[in-house]
Amino acid sequence: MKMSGGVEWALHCCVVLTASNTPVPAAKLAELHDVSSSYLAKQLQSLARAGLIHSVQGKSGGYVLTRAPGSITLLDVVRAIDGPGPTFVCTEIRQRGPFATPADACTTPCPVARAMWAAEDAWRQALAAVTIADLARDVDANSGPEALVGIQTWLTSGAG
Amino acid sequence: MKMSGGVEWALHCCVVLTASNTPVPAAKLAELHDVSSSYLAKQLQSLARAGLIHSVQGKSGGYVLTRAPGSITLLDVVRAIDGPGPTFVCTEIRQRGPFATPADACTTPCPVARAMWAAEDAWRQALAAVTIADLARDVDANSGPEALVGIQTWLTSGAG
DNA sequence: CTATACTCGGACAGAATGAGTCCGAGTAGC
DNA sequence: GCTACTCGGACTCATTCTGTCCGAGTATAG
Repeated sequence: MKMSGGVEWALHCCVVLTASNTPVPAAKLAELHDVSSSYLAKQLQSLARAGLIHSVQGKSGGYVLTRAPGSITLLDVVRAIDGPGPTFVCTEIRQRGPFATPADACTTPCPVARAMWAAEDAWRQALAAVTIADLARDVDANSGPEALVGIQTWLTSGAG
Repeated sequence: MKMSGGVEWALHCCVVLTASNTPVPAAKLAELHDVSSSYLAKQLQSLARAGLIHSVQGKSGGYVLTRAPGSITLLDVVRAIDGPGPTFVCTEIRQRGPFATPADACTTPCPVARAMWAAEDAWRQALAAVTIADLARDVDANSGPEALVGIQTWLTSGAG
């Protein structure tokens, strides 16, 4: 089980978008991270479809965060990119084979699925406890506050 | 992100193996669950490689649990089938592009990766808190104690 | 008002991983 | 010593993920 690499890109993009009030084109985000701009566009589209970022078309268009960074959780981003479905899917094995449990006895989920889903809930809860604002603060603390302002000026300027 | 379906099969097989002291062939486990015996064999091989079950060859061979069901956790099974690596992989995006963080400044992991891995740890911790014995107990409570003993007699008898 | 240049958006191939199958090596029993 | 049954690894196919492309739409500049 491997998570889509696009999640990492999307998270970094959200952190960067924190530093800009004006729309940022996908091409600029791609160049900043040195990744394929075509593929990054796909991830940004997923974020836009999930309502996390808003797309502005036209000459000076791009992407902007729709909400405050403090109200966007990592779970929101992961669900947008990686899909909302559960990682563990129960195929109701207990209802198959010679010792199949009758369907009307399956009012509660399979114990195996219950345990797996409980673990997933713990994972989602941990993701929901961290916001993009938290990440931006940590990046500030690690790279120094001058990093994000430097990126901000580079984003708004026409340099490339 | 979708977990390998083999995890579900492996967990159910471990629960079933709880009910038998003698080796159970892969073909029998496959018939009991009505799944492909060839593919189930692959999952059982993974469990054997991880040391969770022991394979006995020969005419009356099969698989047996190596440890007590109470000392085999769901995390053990998931790691055996789905691989031990982290689901989120950090490609060190921060060290790329025009604003790359210098490598000697990257003593601590990227804040993004830290948050994602913390969530994974919560997930693993929840998985490690549940054992195969717990699952077997729950199955007993759900399907009634007669179910597992019925399966036990079916496994040991030559029926098929 | 028109033309333009720049943006996003969805439709289109290639690569990697997982699902499923098969046959050969080895061992316990007769 | 032979047979029959078991596991083990090598092989093929499907699905998903990765990566790329071109067309639709819009704010800007003239």
